[in-house]
Amino acid sequence: MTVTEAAAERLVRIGEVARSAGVSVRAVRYYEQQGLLTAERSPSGQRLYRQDTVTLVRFFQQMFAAGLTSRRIAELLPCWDTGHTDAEQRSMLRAERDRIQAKVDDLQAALDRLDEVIAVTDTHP
Amino acid sequence: MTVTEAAAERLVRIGEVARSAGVSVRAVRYYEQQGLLTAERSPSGQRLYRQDTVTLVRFFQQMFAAGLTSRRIAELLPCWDTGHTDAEQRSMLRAERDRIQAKVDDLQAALDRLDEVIAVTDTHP
DNA sequence: CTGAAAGCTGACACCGACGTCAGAGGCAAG
DNA sequence: CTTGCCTCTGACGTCGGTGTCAGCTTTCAG
Repeated sequence: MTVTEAAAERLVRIGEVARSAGVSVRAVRYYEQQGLLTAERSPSGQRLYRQDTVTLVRFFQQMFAAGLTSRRIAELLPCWDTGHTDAEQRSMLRAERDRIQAKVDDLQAALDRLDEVIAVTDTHP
Repeated sequence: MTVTEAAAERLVRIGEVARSAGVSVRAVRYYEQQGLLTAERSPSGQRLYRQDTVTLVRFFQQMFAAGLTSRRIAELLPCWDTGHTDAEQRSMLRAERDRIQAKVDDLQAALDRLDEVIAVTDTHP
């Protein structure tokens, strides 16, 4: 086994990526269309992904859950890939962070209100 | 001033409700359409709301922000109005509560990841 | 009286992350 | 060869809270 062969990543098809990451095949294609993923192609045209794509997809899901759009994620991807950021990216990062924090506070407030009601409705059957 | 007159609420039109609650007129009409609000009508057909409608609308906004749909809110409204709940409503309340709590946890995790990146990109300009 | 501002109904547009269907090709097993 | 599963492209559908436009009536201030 040569160094080159050892370094060669085992490539996986879209179905395996989707299953491993817990999303649909459609979703993975969508991410590629939005510029979040790149894939090699087999001679017949099938997408071939690196294994760590699964981690990336899980990360996307987390960011989606936090309310980031695919556009924003695409704009911030270089921060992860290269670890380098310009002023605009740093400001976007902070903006998203603040937005999420505000959302957490809103949700917590809503949670408190629901808990009040639950407490009342439990003592007043 | 009779007791009846004192008890008669001052009714406000949709524009004032919207402004006071910080939403659009369109939104208020939508809430009514979804069964979240009821309004009297003036002889000419204009909607007339009670003053506490403003509080109610703000509450709707908070629930929307927490991810409840107008349908769910409508189903749970009696819990607020009457303070009485049946088993189904109590289970819905708990389900929503748990869903929001999970969402808070997700957001917090996303927040932590963003903060990591921010920390890195600040020390590595 | 008159014009601006506000209200009414009804209906179509929008966003964003997918679901879903159609029609066609690829690939290993029996 | 066939069967069955996977993959491809392309395109339209979905949901939910609102924006928005059209066309008409009501209200209010000057």
